[in-house]
Amino acid sequence: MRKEKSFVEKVRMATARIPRGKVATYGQIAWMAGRPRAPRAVGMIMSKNKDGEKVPCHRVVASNGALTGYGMGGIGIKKQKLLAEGVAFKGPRVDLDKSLWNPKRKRF
DNA sequence: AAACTGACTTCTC
DNA sequence: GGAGAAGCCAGTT
Repeated sequence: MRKEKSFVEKVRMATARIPRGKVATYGQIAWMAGRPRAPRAVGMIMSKNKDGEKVPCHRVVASNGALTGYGMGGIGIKKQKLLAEGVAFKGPRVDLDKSLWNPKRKRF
């Protein structure tokens, strides 16, 4: 029986799995981490960001496709990064209809 | 240990 | 579709 990893670690793994050119919502990350009702906790983890550049936290957006947070320069930088990776945008928000990541795994 | 905070989500007007 | 309020979770202090 494997010892369950911390919520933070699961979130980091889930985020690291997001393929380039796609984005995932905080809700999805929380869902994969085993806490479907904890999108806030996910956001908080990102804000503390112990992952640094190891995890593509810029690929995580709000459920409505809006870019939230991002401390290294603001959502503007985040948007530029996503655009550079080929993420489709619909105005100021991400076009989830095209660039939302479809997680193949159900959970960790 | 308790209380507060925050990069969210969902409901209602 | 936009704005406001309530609910929820884990981390930090």
